[in-house]
Amino acid sequence: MSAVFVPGAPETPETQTASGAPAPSAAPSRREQNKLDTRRAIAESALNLARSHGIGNFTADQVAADAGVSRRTFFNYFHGAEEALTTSTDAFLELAAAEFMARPADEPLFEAMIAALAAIAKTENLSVCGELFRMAEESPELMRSQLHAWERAETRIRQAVNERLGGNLDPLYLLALVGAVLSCVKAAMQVWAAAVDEPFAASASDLEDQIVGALSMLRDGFSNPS
Amino acid sequence: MSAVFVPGAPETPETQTASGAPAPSAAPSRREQNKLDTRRAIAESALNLARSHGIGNFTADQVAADAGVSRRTFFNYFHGAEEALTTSTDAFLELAAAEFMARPADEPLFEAMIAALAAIAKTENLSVCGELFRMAEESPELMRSQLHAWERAETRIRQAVNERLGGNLDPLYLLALVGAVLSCVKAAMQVWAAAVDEPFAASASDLEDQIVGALSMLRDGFSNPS
DNA sequence: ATGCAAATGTGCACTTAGTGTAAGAATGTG
DNA sequence: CACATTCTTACACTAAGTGCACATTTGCAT
Repeated sequence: MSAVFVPGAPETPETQTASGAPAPSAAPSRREQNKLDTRRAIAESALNLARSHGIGNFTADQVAADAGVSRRTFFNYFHGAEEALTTSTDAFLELAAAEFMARPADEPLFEAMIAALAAIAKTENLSVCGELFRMAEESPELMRSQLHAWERAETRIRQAVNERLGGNLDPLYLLALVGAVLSCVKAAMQVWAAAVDEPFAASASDLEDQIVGALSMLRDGFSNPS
Repeated sequence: MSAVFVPGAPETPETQTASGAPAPSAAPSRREQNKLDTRRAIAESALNLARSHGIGNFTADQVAADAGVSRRTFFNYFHGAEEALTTSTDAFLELAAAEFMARPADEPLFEAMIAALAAIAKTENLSVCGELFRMAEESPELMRSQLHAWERAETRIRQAVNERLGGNLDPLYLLALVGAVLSCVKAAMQVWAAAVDEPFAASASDLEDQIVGALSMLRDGFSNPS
């Protein structure tokens, strides 16, 4: 249960593959596949250890050993133990950005955002994201990693929105808008994650409701505390 | 120039003084004063080293040495090198929360927030905050610390808003509102910090304009890309 | 298949981070 | 001045993270 979802390869620790990656897309060659497998194995081991030993009560060595990989290899994939726990969150947010960029270009901005962000509530590994969200409350390190993941997603989405709206928007508008929208999504996830402890699918639609609700508040300028 | 601003003592690394601090307020006894001095000295040394050696190109040992303090003492005050750089940001955000809580209780929420957040644009060490804001773009570690500082401030402000509005608000509304507002302030700071490189006071009013601008957008539900 | 080039995994050594502990220096109090 | 408390320091230790050289695996052309 609760397999870890591993995105493309969001951030190899800036060593290696800096120059000639053959064709990252549509080329799951043996090498690429092995890398993804290793990455997933490490991420899963990290999550398992976080569950069993408690967040912050395990070492990078343990994760590496559990994943059947050398300590050095672990650090070739992740900067630290907490970062290995953000792969699910990264995939989640990556999907949000992708969904948004896939919306028709003539759709009103807010419609597109609501549609895209509501869609991600149907992600598989959602329960894992919620679990990590809750874990972060108790671990400053994990909290930092999560916040950073959201920040990176914000940058990506900001670029997408900017391209969508012609290219030369007021920077303040762009920053404030995307930041506010993601804050609403974050708030929705927090409310949803706090109310759920069983990892069943029935609660997935709840998250969508929360997201739509929060974005509606934003659209109304928070005029009604309801 | 650009003295580092040190707040009360936001987070001693959870050792010591867990039980009986005599009277933290209005009692700058010799001990309290010495602690604040040490804290300030360390923070200033960290900032100086960040400026001279570049962000991330200095060690905790260097900071301790520069501050005339043992390595162990450094870690008694801060968890790491980056955290020593967040004291200014912490003070800045702390002031924001304080200003907000000082607003009259019958003032409309948005008015109070705009007034409070605009007021902090007049802070002394503002230029330092902008400097750190820019530094964070190049240093993932500093970025994490900054984000975490904002997150802590968000929690504090959320509590203040909750108390102000009766106590039993819709959690989603509370989370989304405060998150969105702070995102706007962050956006304003980013725009302001990016446009300023000289640490002169003339740009302070610019920040206030940016903040008011962003919060106005928020109040209008971002209906106008202007 | 064979051989070669590139990419990946691993062991080793090293610097730095961060923490527990006990002893010493400074401060508040009577 | 004596005493309790709090802060600082030195020491030792575990773990984080990284550079480097070498072994292994994979891709590809012959």
